[in-house]
Amino acid sequence: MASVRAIAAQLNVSPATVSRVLNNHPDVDEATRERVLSRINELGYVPRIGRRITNVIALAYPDEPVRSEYGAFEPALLSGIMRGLEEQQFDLKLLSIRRDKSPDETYTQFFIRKGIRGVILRCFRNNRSTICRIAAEGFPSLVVAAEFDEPEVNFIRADSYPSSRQAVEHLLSLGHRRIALAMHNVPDSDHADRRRAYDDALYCAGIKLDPALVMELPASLSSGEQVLDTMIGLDDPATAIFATNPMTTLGIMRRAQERGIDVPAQMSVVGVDDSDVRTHVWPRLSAVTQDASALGLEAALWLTQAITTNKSRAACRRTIATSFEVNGTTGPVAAKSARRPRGSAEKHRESAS
Amino acid sequence: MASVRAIAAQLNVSPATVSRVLNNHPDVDEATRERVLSRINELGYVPRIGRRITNVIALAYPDEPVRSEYGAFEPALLSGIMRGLEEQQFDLKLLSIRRDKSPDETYTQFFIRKGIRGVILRCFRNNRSTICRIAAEGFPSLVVAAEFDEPEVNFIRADSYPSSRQAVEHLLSLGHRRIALAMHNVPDSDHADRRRAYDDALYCAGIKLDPALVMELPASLSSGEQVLDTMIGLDDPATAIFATNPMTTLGIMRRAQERGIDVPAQMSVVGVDDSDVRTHVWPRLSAVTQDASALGLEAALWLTQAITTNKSRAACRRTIATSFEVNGTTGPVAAKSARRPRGSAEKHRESAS
DNA sequence: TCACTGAGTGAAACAGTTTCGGTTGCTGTT
DNA sequence: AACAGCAACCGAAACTGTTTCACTCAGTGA
Repeated sequence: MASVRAIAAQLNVSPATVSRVLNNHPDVDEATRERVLSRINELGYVPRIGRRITNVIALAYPDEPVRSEYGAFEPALLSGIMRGLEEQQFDLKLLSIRRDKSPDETYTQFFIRKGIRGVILRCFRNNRSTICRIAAEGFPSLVVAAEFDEPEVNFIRADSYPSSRQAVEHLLSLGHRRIALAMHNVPDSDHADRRRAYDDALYCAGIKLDPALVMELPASLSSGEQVLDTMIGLDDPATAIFATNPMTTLGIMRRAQERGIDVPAQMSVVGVDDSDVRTHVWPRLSAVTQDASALGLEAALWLTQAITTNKSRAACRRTIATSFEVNGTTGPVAAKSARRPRGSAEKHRESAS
Repeated sequence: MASVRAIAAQLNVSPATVSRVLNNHPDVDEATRERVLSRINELGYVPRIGRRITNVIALAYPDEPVRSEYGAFEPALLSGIMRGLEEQQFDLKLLSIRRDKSPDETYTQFFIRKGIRGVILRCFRNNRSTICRIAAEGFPSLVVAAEFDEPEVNFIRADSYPSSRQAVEHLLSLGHRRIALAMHNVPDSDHADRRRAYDDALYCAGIKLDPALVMELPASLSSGEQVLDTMIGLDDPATAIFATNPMTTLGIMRRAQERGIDVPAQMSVVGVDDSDVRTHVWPRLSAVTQDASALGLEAALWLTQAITTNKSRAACRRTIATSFEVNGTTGPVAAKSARRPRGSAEKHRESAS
């Protein structure tokens, strides 16, 4: 309902001035700009092309543009979003807030200027405050793959607690008692879930938590190598490792092969997988898997629904399930650590000759 | 220059009718639609919002939407495109042609309806004809990571011939004479390059090409496994494999570890990598690497340039270089194939105990 | 005092889309 | 045959956002 002309009439300015505010043109008085902006927020302006309202949402990267460090998570997420948008007749834009947003415009202003009606936000290390500000402004938004305590922030994420606990209990059922935990060193709800699952599973099994078995490191291949080296080198070494992110897991596997440590005969490994990385190595990784595509699909559906029905008041705090997949990197704990150090590897060797 | 009203005036119809044609509304006579369309093509209409011309391009997936099967290639490409667009003040939309385009509209019509001024096209298996049609219609477009003979198709790709040849020559210099080639089974310029490099390198080394050493398969993990099994099983087995896509290479590595075949002591492997997969396995893959991000950057720069300067007549047939990176999967050929079948593996085992 | 300059603004022109109503021609009913 | 009804097609007008141009007005320098 709120058009540029309607707002202009209410404030006794011309439509041209309102348009200038919307597009962040420099030559408009600061007081006038403030008046227009606050009125726009009140009335809930939506951008239009001609007489038609635009049906475009954006996937916005608050800090950096599209990242590739997490492997195939981003493509899977995008694919899901596209699938969700298809039925809703919405288009998708890609935005990088830090790069395109001028510092003296509000987030709402920025999004309206880009002609979008809602935004899916990707949450990374240092931009939680940005996300909170966007949510506080009231622009339709939804954070994907992160959790927030602030009630005004909408989010959808995969809850990995049940699967993570299942993973640790799987290791316990195989006889493992020295289970290491390799965590990402950022306070992130996903990783907090996995930590909690680890603690709870050990507690219920009556095993006292050994701080020496828990490491917090960046998500990287070299972190994984460091984890393996450390856990093997303990006086009472770990017999299994639960790594809470894909890169660290791959690092552990790589290092194990480099050092000739047989997985799973000498060391069981459970990872977390966003995509299909678990099937790219041998043995295939036993892993907690989250379906990034489903995450994107649900996000797109909720956001378009919220926009069209104008019920953005109903906060989104959804979680979707992850699953635990048993593959080749977990096995029973060796009866005695030094008894048959190269047993299963010999079998492989023979079958190859 | 060409506005809806201008076109309408030339054809003695109303602006409303032209708009209806542009937006593919059903209730417009077929003859009228044809007349409007042809005139639009002649005059080179560009979509506008209000009085401003839109600065949006799209990354369009002709067939399927964003794919994740090639690992981190897509995110890297997107990241490069975003970087290129940043300086040019263009926005990026993501489109899926097969899903969003109505069958009875032309490609130009579809793109105009989506409000974009140019399109970067991703080329997959069965859509080369689609791409040719788009190019023939004259809409500003650029294909990324593929090659076309048709002079009207603009493309930018990584030329992997020099690096591929370097890779094969590297194997030759290590003493390998039985070098297998595992190819993608689609006629694709990238893979044609690699085939040519293989042929030429062998020819220059005076080695006769053995058809038994060349396999054409889909790009998948299981193809890689099949390749390794076949090449090991030959009467005169291969001592090295050059695999022309990432997935097949990973499959080879996985199978080698599964069968206990030591890489590179018993088998050297050279792969092709779009992203960072080569560093995710142990040993790190010796590989021909192409920089997808640079590809995206250059594509975005060329397309925006072509749009703004209106010099889309200057065809784009650019190639950027790839490089060959020697890592851990290539080594000298064993003096005798059966002499020390597990030598280097034993070393690893000892260092781990 | 006067000319000039620059910030700020609005009227008008111009861009595209939709709504509403009218024309036209075909079809079914009486 | 006549008429009501309906669907296809299309244009005028209304409405959306943006830019251009001209104007005001305050401040400044000669």
